[in-house]
Order: sequence, then C-alpha cells, then structure tokens
Amino acid sequence: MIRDLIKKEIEKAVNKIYPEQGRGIDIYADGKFGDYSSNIALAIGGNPRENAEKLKEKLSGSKLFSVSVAGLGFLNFTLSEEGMAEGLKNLNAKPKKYKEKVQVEFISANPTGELHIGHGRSAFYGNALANVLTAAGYKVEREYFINDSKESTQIKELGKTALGKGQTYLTDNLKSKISKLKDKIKKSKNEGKAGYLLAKEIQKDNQKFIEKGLRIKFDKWFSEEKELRAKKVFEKTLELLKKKKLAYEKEGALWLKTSQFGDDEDKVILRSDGSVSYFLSDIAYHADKFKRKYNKVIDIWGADHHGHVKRMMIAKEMLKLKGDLEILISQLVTLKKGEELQKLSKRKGNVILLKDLVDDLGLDAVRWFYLQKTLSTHMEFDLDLAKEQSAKNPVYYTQYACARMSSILKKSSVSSRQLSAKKSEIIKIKPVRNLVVKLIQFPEVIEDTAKDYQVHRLTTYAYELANEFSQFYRDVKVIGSENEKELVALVALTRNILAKTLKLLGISAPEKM
RNA sequence: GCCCUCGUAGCUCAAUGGACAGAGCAGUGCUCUUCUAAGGCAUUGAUGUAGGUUCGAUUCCUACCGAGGGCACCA
Repeated sequence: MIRDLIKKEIEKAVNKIYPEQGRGIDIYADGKFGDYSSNIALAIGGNPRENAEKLKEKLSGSKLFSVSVAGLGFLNFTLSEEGMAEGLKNLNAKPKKYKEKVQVEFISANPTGELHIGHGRSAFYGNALANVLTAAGYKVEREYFINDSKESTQIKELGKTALGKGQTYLTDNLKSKISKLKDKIKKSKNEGKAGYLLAKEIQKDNQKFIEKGLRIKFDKWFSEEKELRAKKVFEKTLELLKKKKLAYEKEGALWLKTSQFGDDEDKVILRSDGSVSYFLSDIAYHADKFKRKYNKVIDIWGADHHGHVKRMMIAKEMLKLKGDLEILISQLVTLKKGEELQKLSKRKGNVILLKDLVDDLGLDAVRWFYLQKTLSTHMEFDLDLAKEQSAKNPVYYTQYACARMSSILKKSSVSSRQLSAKKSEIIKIKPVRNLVVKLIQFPEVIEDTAKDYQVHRLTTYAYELANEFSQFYRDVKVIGSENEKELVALVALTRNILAKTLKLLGISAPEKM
C-alpha cells in the first residue's frame, strides 16, 4: 500500500531527526492539499514549522513523492509517477491472508414473524462487514441465530396462538400458516411444541427472503432448539457456572453473581419453574461459539439489547472464553408518523416489513439507503421520504458511472492491457491523475474499514470514485484518442474497482441503465 | 431516578484531535449537434447551550437542554 510506504519513509526521517519521538505516524489521504498529508510535525513538539522543514529536507529524496510544508506545519505529499505506479501495482496484488477466524452474527430475528425495517439495518450492515473482512483477508463465517427453543417464552406464546389460546404475533400470514399446519398442531401436546412447529415454518419463509430477496448467504443457521437445548448445552453451561460457585438460589430461581463483576445486580439464569432464561441461553450460545475456535466473534445487536452487552461480557469473563468478543449496537430505526404510515399501521400493526420496502424501492436503493449511515445513527424512518430519496439515491449516480464505463469498453475496439503509470503519457492529464489517485486508495479503504467497521466509508468511496470518473468522462475522450489503449485500460480498471466496491456492499454494477 | 445512544445546512447524512466542517436532495444561475444529461459548472446555507482539557475540539471531559432506547423469573 502506497500509504504504508510513505509512512515508513516518514518514520525513518523522524527516527533520525527526533530519535526520542516514539509516537505513531499519522497519515491520511486528503485531496485538498496533496495526495496524502501528515501532521507529525505538529505532534513532535517545539516549533512545528521548523520540524516540518527539517523533515521535508530528509524526505525530499524519495522517488515516490514530493513533499511540501503548509499551514501550521503540515506535510503534504504528492505522488510521483513512480509512486502512482507503485500504488497501481498494489491494486492487482493478491490480498493478505490472515489465519484469524472471525464470526459475524447478525439479523437473528425471532421466528415469530416477518422481518421489518429495523432488521434491514443489521442485515445489510452485517453482510457488508463480513464481505469487507473477507476482502481484508480474514476467514469469515456468517451466522444466524434462531431463537426457537421450545422452552422460550415467545415460542410458547406463539404456540398458544397456534392452539387458539392467544393472539400474540397473529397476522393474516400467520393465520394461513396455522390452518395449513392444523393437524400437526392438534397432535402437539403442548404450547412449546406447537410454537416450535409454527416457528419452523416462519423461519423457512424468513430464510428464503434473506437468501433470495436480500441476497444474503449465511454459513450457518444456528437453531437454539437443536444445537443448544437438545444437546443439553444449557445444562453443561449451568454445571460449569455452579462449579465456579458463581450461581446461587434465591426465591426458587437460580441467579448469576454478575454484580461481583461490575453489574448493577445479579441476573436470573434459571427461572423458578426450571426453565432457561434468555441470559443463560445466550451464555451457552457464546460458550459454543468460542468452542468453535474463532479468534473474534462479532455480534450485531439492536439497541434494545444494549443493556445486555455488559452482562454478556461478564459472562465471557466468568467462563474465561478465549477469543475476542465485539458487540456492535445497531441503533433502532424509529417510525415517523405520516399519512402513508397511518395506512400501513392499520393493515400491519404499525410495522413496515422489509419485504415491502424492497418491493417498493428496489434492493440496491434500499441497501444504499441503510449503508450510507453509521450504525450508531438514530434513523427516523419515513416511508415517503425513503421513496422520495430512492428516486434520487446516489446509488444510481454510482451505477450510472458503471454503465458509462461498460459502454466505453464495449465501443472501443482496442484491447486493453494492464495500466502502468510509469512511462505513461496519460498520467499527465489532470482528470486521469485524479482518477488514478482515487483508485489507489481502494486497498486503504478496505484496510481501514476492516479495522473500524465503519462500513459506510465504502458508500462514500464508491460515490467519490464515480464522481472522479464523471469528471474524467467529461474532459477526456477515450474513443479515438491517440492514447486509447491506455485510457481503455484505465476505464477497465476503474470499472473493476468500482464494481468490487459495490459488490462488497451487496449492490449490483449494471452494464447499462 | 439510574444506565446507553444520538443532537452538524431547510431535509437525509459525512468528517483518524488538525488546515477553509464535506456530500446528496431542496433553492438560485448557467450548461445537452457529446464515449448514456440518471451528467457537468457556479452559488446560498450548519456544529443544541454553557464551561473545561489542548498549540488546535464536530470529535475528549463536566453540567444543562432536547430525541430515542434500556433498567423482568421477555428476548
């Protein structure tokens, strides 16, 4: 990565001039003042401007860039042709491979109904994050947890509804499922069993929607009933906790001493009727996950579960589970009351289904709509607004650029070859240079995003790349140019990188629009 | 009451403690005999309030105000 190479050179210079200076080098791509900038001279202490001048002198021998000092003492780097050639070479290099196994668990919606707009966030984000981690070289597994234990309260509630003893979760859709399963439900002896039967059907539909409708593939669909309850993982986990003397009985229930580890109060793991609480189930689930030897487990939870994060971390500590656990909180999507929503609320109990949104706006637009925002943004969801925005969604601008590139590639009769910035005439053209600089940033974007999980950076990058291309498109005629061969190679490369970026987001890169 | 998020332009969102706070949409004014005008150019416009730390704060800390969420033997 060109950024790393510059960083190394800066480090060398700093170590020589300021050997006592131990801190890390800050460098960032910033098109405003140079291709890359660093504020290291400000961080060293003393006179920043003088520091910068000294560093500049040391760095000015580099083949990769030229340096200038600006403002308070910022170092600005402008890539040379050799520097750009180096950057382009990196684009074709095989990505690093890490041994680390990472699991991303997301959506995990209860099998009691269809996915709504809140689930969309976790769905698209989790999928894109898993894609980015894969691209960064990690071994990634995607998992979906199905809360289908016959013992769980909600499955029992669902069972009651199935048996005609309740109304919970009842929708038209559910009614027809119940009538289809009528005979089987009759035979089931209790609410848990009836609920489980029904949950299986609901889950089947949800899985189909996720795979076909949302185009998200999971490596494992983890059934709480089959993998935990039936295999007695709950009991085993309980034994372990008891052995560690972390559980005690009170008022007929079994409690976990979480307060000893910093929680506000202890929590129930076994209810007085002997059933397993959600907390114990989750502890058992995470014990199972870490037994599968992931170096890192990433959970994406809704904000309504955030209070549970601390407890989960405590439980992990108690069981001394090996590996990192990161729990990301996806802020809730709240509904804005509008005319459109009033209508929907009558029909569907104030819930907008993700399926309806995708049907209305199209998968690509919906994906972009969600992925543009950080996970921590409080989204206020207004269907009218979403509809209005989808028509003007920057995703179309980005895709349009793809279509234009395809069109050029189709029309040109020269065969493209690999692009090199060295010995190249076209790199002297400003819009070409700008485009190349943006292309070079691609691996950096992947690296940064794999590190901080800010997936929305990719939408920004895709848009910026499309924007650079649009300016190039306006100013540089490819077909018929004396440099057509090189320009075609540049367009092909740009298309490749833009399509890759979109693919990571789960968005299509159309040939024409 | 306690805890967690979040308050940025008219609207929806960006911004590793750094330079002049960026985009899109909306508004205003230009621009189509063009490799796709779903385009391009210009322009108006913002950090909730009050302090603190720092050479430098949208970012970190404190208080307040406002929005959402959580404080179960629900998940």
